[in-house]
Amino acid sequence: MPELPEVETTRRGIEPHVLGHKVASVIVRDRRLRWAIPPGFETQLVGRTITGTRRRAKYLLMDSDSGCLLVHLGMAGSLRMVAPDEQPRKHDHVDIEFDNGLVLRYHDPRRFGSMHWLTGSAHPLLDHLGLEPLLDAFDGAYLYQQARRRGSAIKLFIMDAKVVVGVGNIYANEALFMAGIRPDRPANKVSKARYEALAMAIKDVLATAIDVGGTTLRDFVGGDGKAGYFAQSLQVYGRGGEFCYRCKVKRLKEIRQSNRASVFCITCQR
DNA sequence: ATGACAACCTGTGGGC
DNA sequence: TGCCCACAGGTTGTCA
Repeated sequence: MPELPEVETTRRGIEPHVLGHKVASVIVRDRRLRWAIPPGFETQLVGRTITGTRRRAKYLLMDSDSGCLLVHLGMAGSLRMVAPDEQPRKHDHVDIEFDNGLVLRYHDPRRFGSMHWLTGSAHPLLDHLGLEPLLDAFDGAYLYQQARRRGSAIKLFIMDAKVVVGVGNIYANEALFMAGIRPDRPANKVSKARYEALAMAIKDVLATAIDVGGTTLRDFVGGDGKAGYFAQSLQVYGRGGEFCYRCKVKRLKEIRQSNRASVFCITCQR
């Protein structure tokens, strides 16, 4: 489920319930995530007090007085606060109970996600990550410069985490539509001006999705944890074969790039 | 360095 | 109804 907006929404949703609270107990029901949760994990967490939460790319970080919890939701994971008496369901792999009685519950059917306890705040997974798209440093000039020797398709280029983080399949499709660029155009054959438009489109679509997610996921306690950004009206994603909202003449074309669906309008995107 | 692709999993929905 | 297949919001690692 999670792209960057949902991870950010999740972070904002859980922060008020964990900040300043101490971990009372940890239950791991299934250690087999993307990387197996090591045996000492529970012991390391218990007694720690959460001092802050952060997001880097699609990673959620919870800092404590000593060490840091690093969480990734993979393709289908979710994290929400539940009451202590709520019965765990299938794929509820980890519970972290706090001294306020609330439980942070990790759910991940496909187990593509991960959880690591960091002694400091560094981890190899966080090295080599590209720019955060919402920072000012991420702009058209940066993209243009990065694209110089990239002959691959622009969609794959903007989904490359070494270039810019957090642009998943949905938002890559949407941003390219907004910027009027075909997803299969070689990255090094796009002008600087069009990269300016693309950088703005990426910021726009992500920021808008965070806003929408924020309103839908207001209450994490007892909430259902569903993705809020479904409320957002998608222009192309999932609309292959349907009429383009912009020109209203052509039907959207759907192709596959690296085995991921790409949808675009052959008239509006060049 | 770049790029193509398999791999890690389960659930769901469409076609027959 | 049931079965089989394609596909799903991500990322890493391997190999050419």
